[in-house]
Amino acid sequence: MDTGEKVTISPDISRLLRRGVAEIIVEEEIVELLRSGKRLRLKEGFDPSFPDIHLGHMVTLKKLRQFQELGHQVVLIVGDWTAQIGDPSGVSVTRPMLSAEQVQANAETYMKQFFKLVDREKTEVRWQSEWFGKFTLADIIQLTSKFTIAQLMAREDFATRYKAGRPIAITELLYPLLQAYDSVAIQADIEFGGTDQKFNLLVGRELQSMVGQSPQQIFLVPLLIGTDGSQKMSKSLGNYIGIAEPPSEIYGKVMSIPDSLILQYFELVTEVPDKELEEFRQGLKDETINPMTLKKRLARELVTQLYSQQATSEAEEHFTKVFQKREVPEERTEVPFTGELVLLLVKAGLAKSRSEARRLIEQGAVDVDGKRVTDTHWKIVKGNIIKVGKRRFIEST
RNA sequence: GGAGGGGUGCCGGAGUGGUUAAUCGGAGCAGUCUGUAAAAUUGCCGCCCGGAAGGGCUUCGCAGGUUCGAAUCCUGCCCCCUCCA
Repeated sequence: MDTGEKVTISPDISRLLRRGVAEIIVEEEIVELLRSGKRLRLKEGFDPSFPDIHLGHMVTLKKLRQFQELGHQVVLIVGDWTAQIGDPSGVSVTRPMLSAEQVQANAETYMKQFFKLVDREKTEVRWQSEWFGKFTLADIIQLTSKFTIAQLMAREDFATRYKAGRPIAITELLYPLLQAYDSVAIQADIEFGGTDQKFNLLVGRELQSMVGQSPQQIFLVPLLIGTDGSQKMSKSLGNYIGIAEPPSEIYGKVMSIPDSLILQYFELVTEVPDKELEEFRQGLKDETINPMTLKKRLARELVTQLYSQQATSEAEEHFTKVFQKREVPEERTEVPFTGELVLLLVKAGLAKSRSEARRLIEQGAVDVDGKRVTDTHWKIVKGNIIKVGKRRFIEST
């Protein structure tokens, strides 16, 4: 789909190729491509097994957007085949096969979120099944014959597991090859990914030259650390901030990140200029800025990008009210009246069992109308507002 | 084809006849503190009953068995992994 729009050939290289970038292979070639006036095909793939996009993905998506603004074309690949293998992480080897409907539903969810940040008009969506659906054993043999075990074992993750005597499934070895073939199928000029994708993307480069295409350039972005402050952001670790989460949730989660991540987040997922970031850095260093005010700014930047100015002020107001002033929010979940407090907590899903509910009460985690209740036999009345922990509110109706 | 290792609670990983609902670490939840930060510290972390003391039930791949008593011993079955060929 060529819209006939012009491609900008003298972009602001430093913003594009420096900020939020971990590594570019090969940088000179990318610069050359950008200046050639060619509309570049930017490859980005995803597995429809995990449809939710979080801030970690946002780093790449923002990059794609920047390239689109210069007139380039994004090619989004739905990894409906690779999803069945699962990118080898060494943690989980086998994944349940998803039904076609499930894949379809996940892909839709993903795209809905994807196009919050990436321009739909300049995006071409392709499904792996377009080419892998037709693959025969002969094709697979041909593809696999191009690589050796040694080449694949060069991947750090494989090498480590092999040395440790831990299992590596053959399908896992196949994963990079399939991903590489995608690049061939769509004739990618540049493929984007996190630094952990380096190996896979390099295989794509390799395969493309083997079949006579010009090898794709590789654009690696840093991995964003999750809200726990130690591991990369991922859904399975539960340390993520999803871009489809409600504004107040995003705002709150940002406020809970460790101070050490503030600058990194600003750099990778906001547009706040470098110059200002330098001031933040300095301010944090000589303690002339309260980290909390920076986090508030960060939270605002993010919610505004993902929602709106209005949503941002509402989220901030909610935060101030509930967490800083410790007041009861306007909105709370209404739960049918039950009499017993313990039962209500279970019914409302705030405790998995009556035992757990009792424990919460005994530990002083439960307030009724602003007063702490430690009696596990407490009877509530209609209209009571119950608070559990710092942030969960329900109303008995 | 051969040799060996292993399946324990969300994860890792102890435990080889009773004192084990099961050491320990991580994750998680909650309290204090606070900036919903970090650090620190305390409690909880199978289900149910009880105000409490305590009690009951169900757990260590599955199914049987031995025993007063089993995660631990025996038998059969299922599953996983590594190495050699």
